[in-house]
Amino acid sequence: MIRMAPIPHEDLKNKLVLVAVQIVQKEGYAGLNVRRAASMAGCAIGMVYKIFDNMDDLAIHVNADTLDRLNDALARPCSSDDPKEAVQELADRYIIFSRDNFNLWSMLFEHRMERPLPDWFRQKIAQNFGHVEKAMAPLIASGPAVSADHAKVLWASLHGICSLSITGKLDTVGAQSASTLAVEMINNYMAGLAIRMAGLAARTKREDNSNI
Amino acid sequence: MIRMAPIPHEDLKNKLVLVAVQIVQKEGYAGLNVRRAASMAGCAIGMVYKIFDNMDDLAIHVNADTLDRLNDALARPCSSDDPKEAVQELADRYIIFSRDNFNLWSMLFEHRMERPLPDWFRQKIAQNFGHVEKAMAPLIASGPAVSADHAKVLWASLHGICSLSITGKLDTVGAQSASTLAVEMINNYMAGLAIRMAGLAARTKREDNSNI
DNA sequence: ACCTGAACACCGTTCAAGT
DNA sequence: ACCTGAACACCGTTCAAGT
Repeated sequence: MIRMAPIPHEDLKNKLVLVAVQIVQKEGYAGLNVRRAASMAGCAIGMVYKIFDNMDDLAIHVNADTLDRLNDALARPCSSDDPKEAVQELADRYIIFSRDNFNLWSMLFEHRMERPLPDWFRQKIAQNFGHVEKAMAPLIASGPAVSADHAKVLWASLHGICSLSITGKLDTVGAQSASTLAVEMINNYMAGLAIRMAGLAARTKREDNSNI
Repeated sequence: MIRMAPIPHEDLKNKLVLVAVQIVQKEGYAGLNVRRAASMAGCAIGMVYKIFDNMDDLAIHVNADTLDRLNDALARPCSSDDPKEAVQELADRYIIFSRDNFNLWSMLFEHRMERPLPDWFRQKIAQNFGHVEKAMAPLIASGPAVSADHAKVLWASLHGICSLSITGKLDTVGAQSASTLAVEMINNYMAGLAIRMAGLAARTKREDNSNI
């Protein structure tokens, strides 16, 4: 008796997000509209507006689902403890995810979100960044705050490479050029970071007047 | 006599692109529609479809105009010949441009382009990358082909940082965090690149068994 | 021949009318 | 009280009707 049957609204909400995800997966964000989602979920149009503020709200929930599934892909333990290799592995998973879920992944960035992103959504983003931070932590002597910044730089850079590459806005052809460019980015970034961390450790070696 | 008066269609085309740019600049891509553009340009709706294939075609021309103006900003000579400083300066200009032209810059990426981008548009993208390639050329011993790859990596990374930062998808607050993160990215990338180029120059120094 | 804009087939959103 | 879906105000695009 204690527990009531699940609130029907909650069920319908899940169903609506599910069908919306299916629509976007198959036809992209442009294929998503209220009439179709409602009909596929077996409810009236007005019902969608009882459950979500508007289409934008539904879109955010689709994006949240995508972030959850991306997070699942990144959460699996890496095969190496070495920061560079671990980051490389996470980057590979990200690229594979973006390729296998192109329409859903694109929607994360196509969709201009209304004024500030809800907190629960920002937390999902942070959760994804967390995996990169964790992988980099051993490399960073200065503590997790600095590690978070490097994770942001790396992850944002990876996103940029993936985004321009996959939408054909780099001159690159072929499908795995994103991967090649990402390897180059991570190699150089991590190498440069290691050098600069080492330089920081040996505090006042000399004034750096070389041009590197 | 030799030269005819400009074809009226060409004038109207320019006018339509101009008003479309103004609309996007003020209200974003979502504010752009045929009825408004036609009325602001003083022509009938049908005329827009005589000149452009469809809204997408008009949108591409707005994006082309944005790329031209970005190119103007990057074309100014850099104050330093040093590759790292020159790239840094170009990155600053890019970030400033994206901030000053937020709606137009966003549209470059919001707008999902139809099947493959027209060649004349791809060339405008390449033109922008060209400035970064040129700035990096002195650093790269292996010739312009390799330099182009590094330019792509750097520029795509910069775009990613800018994009996520400006849309609030990094946790960063404040307006100049994009700049801070970009400086970090470029510093580490260029440092790592310099090391690896040096290692390449001294060909077979020793097998690299350190973990950098 | 060329331009016009009413008309069509959509879309997001609302809210009177049903139950 | 709760759900429905016709109705409203848009949108991109077309094409018969005007000039």
